[in-house]
Amino acid sequence: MPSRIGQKPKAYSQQRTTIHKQGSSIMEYSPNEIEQKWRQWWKEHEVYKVSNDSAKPKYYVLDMFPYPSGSGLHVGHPLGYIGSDIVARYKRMKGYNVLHPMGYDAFGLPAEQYAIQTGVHPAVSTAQNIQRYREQLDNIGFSFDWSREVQTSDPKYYKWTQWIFLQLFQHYYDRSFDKAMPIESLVAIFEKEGNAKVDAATSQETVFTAEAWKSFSPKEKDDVLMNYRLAYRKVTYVWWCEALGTVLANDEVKDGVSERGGHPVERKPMLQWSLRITAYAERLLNGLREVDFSEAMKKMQGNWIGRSEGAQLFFDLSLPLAPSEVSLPPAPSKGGGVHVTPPPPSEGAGGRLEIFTTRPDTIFGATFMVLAPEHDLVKQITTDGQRQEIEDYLQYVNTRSERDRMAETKEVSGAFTGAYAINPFKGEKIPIWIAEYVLKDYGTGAIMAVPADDERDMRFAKKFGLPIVEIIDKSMYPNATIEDKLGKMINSDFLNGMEVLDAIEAIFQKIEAMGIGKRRVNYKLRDAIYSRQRYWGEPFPIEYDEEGVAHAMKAEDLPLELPELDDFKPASGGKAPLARAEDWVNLPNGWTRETDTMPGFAGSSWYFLRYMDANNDEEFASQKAINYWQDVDLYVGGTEHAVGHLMYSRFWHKFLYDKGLVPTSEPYKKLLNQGMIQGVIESIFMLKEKVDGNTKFVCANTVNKNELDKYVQIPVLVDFVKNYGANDSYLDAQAIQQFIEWRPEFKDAIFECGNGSYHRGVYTNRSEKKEGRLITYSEVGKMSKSKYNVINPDDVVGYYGADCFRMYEMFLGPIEQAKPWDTKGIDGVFKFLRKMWSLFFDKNEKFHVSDEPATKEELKALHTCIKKVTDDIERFSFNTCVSGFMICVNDLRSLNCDKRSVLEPLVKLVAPFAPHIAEELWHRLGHEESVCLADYPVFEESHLVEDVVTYPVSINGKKRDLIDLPAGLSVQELEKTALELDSVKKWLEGMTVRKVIVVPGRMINIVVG
RNA sequence: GCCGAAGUGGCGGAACUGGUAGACGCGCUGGACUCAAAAUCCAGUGAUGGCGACAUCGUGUGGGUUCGAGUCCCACCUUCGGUACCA
Repeated sequence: MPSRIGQKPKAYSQQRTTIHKQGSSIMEYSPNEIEQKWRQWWKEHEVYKVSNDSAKPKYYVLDMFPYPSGSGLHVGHPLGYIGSDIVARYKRMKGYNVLHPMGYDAFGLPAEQYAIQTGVHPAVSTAQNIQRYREQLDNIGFSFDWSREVQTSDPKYYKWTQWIFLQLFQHYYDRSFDKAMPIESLVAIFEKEGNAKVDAATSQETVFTAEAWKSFSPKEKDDVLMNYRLAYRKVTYVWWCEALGTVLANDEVKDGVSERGGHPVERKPMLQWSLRITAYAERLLNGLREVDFSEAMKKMQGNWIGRSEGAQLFFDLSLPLAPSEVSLPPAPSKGGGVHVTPPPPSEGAGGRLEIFTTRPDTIFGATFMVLAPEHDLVKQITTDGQRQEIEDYLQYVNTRSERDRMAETKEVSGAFTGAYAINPFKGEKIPIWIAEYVLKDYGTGAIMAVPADDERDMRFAKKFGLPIVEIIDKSMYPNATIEDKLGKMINSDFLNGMEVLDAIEAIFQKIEAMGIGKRRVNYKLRDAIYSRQRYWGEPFPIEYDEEGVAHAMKAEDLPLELPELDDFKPASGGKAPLARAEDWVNLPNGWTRETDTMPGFAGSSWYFLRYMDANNDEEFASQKAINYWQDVDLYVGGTEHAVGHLMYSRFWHKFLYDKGLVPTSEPYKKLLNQGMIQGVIESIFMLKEKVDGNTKFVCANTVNKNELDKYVQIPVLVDFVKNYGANDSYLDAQAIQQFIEWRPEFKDAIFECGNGSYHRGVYTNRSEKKEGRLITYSEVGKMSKSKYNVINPDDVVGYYGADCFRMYEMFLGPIEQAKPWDTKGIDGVFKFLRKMWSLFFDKNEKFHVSDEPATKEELKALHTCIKKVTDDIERFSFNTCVSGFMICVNDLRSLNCDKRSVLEPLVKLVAPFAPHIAEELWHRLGHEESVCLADYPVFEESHLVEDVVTYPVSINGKKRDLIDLPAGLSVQELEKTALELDSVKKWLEGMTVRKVIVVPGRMINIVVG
């Protein structure tokens, strides 16, 4: 018996014999023979085909569709799919019309990287991968309606992704209606009265009149409208790798260098498309109250949206800057906010700086300002004397990821601009610094720093010797932390003596009276960057005229298909690959197409709607279909999508709801998060610094933990690694050769193996040992294409059968819980299936069931199981269902049960979990129709009534005895019986009974003292 | 760093509402069957002490609430997921 399936796939075929050779006898359970047959039968009979026309109530069970990676489906994917398939099958048997579709999130980076490496067109590799996924999925016996399959990379599908994008482009968010409105109606308002009264989600800073609007050039008008559109263009930062000549994803950057090749990378500004998801921040937050997601999930999304109330405040910049040196306006407000026209700077001031703070009450303690290094004002306000220092700092920040910038706590960093702002209440000049801990896209990208009341500001002030002014006396709250809103104001002029909360209110009134700011709600949520400088994504249906004004393509001209390319590398100057397709980019009228493509989340933001009417060429889905299916009743997928996909698709859905195209404001009623099945991640250590011009790898056991920053960890395909998962896992000569073939960029690298080293296939040893081993580093983590540690379910299914695989994945533990993959224990599930199977055969190995009435014990076993399994499916506790089945089968075996009236319901009960064996037994029981369409067994309480209850008797909460008592005794009788027990009496000697606690049907506890 | 989750026998886990900790399965030990093995079946299996009845300890660590805590509260430790261009 293999106990390590997934570790040595090649060994299975030899091990496979034991179980299946025995399948020759009639009674032996032989999954390979049964399963193929029924999968074929289900397909021929279109058992899983779903109609949009049914009198039955609807139920929509959806899985998060997979990205078809080159490494194939791994054992982690099916965990959720099996769970949802069980629910789909269960609901079908309970009388629902169940929509249970599957498809592919088929655009993405890996296919493109593969294309760059091999020249294979992404469409070709994606099609192959999809075919492989399909075979793997089919192998597990899912009840998907494949006639509704979607592929996001199919022009028939992405036609509608483009169409929805154009809708976003052609709408703005009107806060007075609290919904998306057509951009034409905004233009009409501008023509009539300018933008002063428009309350919209916008990045527009300036106010203009109708006359001014009319006088704008088309380009100027376009620029203004861009500040309102839900899909708009703005400058955002990307990872740029000069050596590779391309933009990199966060995933491709590791430890400040490119994962491929270890080249330096930096942040680079680029004009890109964004989606104004911030317009929906409040509704996305409120919508969480309506949906049945886990509290953790709702919390995560809520925190991601990050609503905070505070003040938008303007600080005057101090001279000596000549006013002309500073051009206004300053940093744009965030899209989520109502635009506020900045007040003119005070007489003699050098311009204004806009900040957001949740603690305006602490303004008397503001001793310096901090701008995000990317803040527009930085270049303008930096004095000549400080310019070099600022430049140096900007260069450093350019190499830092946002995560690093936020996570850095050990050491704060920053640089002084030389400029000053004026504290509007104290009138004193305070220095303006830049620091990486302030992010450009959060708030206004600028803060007033109050070291006395903020941990990070405090560290900053201490490091750079900036003044600290105490403003809150917390002495009466000894347990309060520095950032709690507790204490009395001091050193704060008119706020002195007030409690913090009162001071906040008082300062708001003052700020508004002085006209230097406003109350504002700020969201941490940022607009979603929607451009990718890639080939393998949806092309933007956007054309630019000679002026650079963006024009939407006509809906009837969609889809705009990806042009053929044979080289997928970025075009010169770091332009997206599509720029290579010159005939496609340059239009006859002199206009040009957008060459960026859409991101992965585009296609996945609405696919659940397409399944409702997947083959519709006229609409993204017909209103009839949408109104029938409404929304997703159960959505199953991993928590890793908590804030990405789920947030974006909820946003798109709300937009479509505003347009009246969907009847529900939330797409997913209930969300079930399956835990990740983890794999072992194997990696090797590469020195960041080249040794004599060579890339060098060293053994993991020689790496000093304190020097990790000198290395880059390069993941290795687990198949190459010997002893994988163990402490002494390693690559031998052959494996190093495999590794080099797999990652040719390392073909000239040196592999230092302790006793010798490999270089270009040659091993030089320094000791007696013949073979060098490069020790790899093993850790538990995500099983994913990017970690190269994928285990294929086919191997397990081939050996044990799909039913066993399905039940085993469920039996592993709660579906929500993460667990590393291993196959210890799968034999137990196989034995269970065999035991269940044998219930249907007599000692002559003939199929046999009796029509005799069932005994009380048999019915009790069955109905205990019905209750357990039904209850547990309803609460998605699939692992306990499996043990419920095991208990039932064990009981029925010891009762020698062969009764049809017991075994037939058992077959139906087990059908959602193990459909193949159930179908086989069902047909052997004489049925013609599929067991999938049978009625689910009904639980009858009467079979479970007990006349004896076993009570634990405790003394002071410690169990001392068990007694069997007739059911239905009163509390007094129970108490009396318990006190008279010999086993109890010995504990009462010399003690007084203080109290007796009796919970009828549960327990008895005697308190003595 | 921040946000979220999880820590229970040798292992995966059960205990749903604060009420018998360890269901079910794996593994292990002993036995039956067998020339032998596999498969199957039967019995045992948290730790410690005891011939035994039994006793003590025991759900990551340290406190607390309660007649009673794996479950509730406080503080911490470890691991995993996300952290805005992997999907």
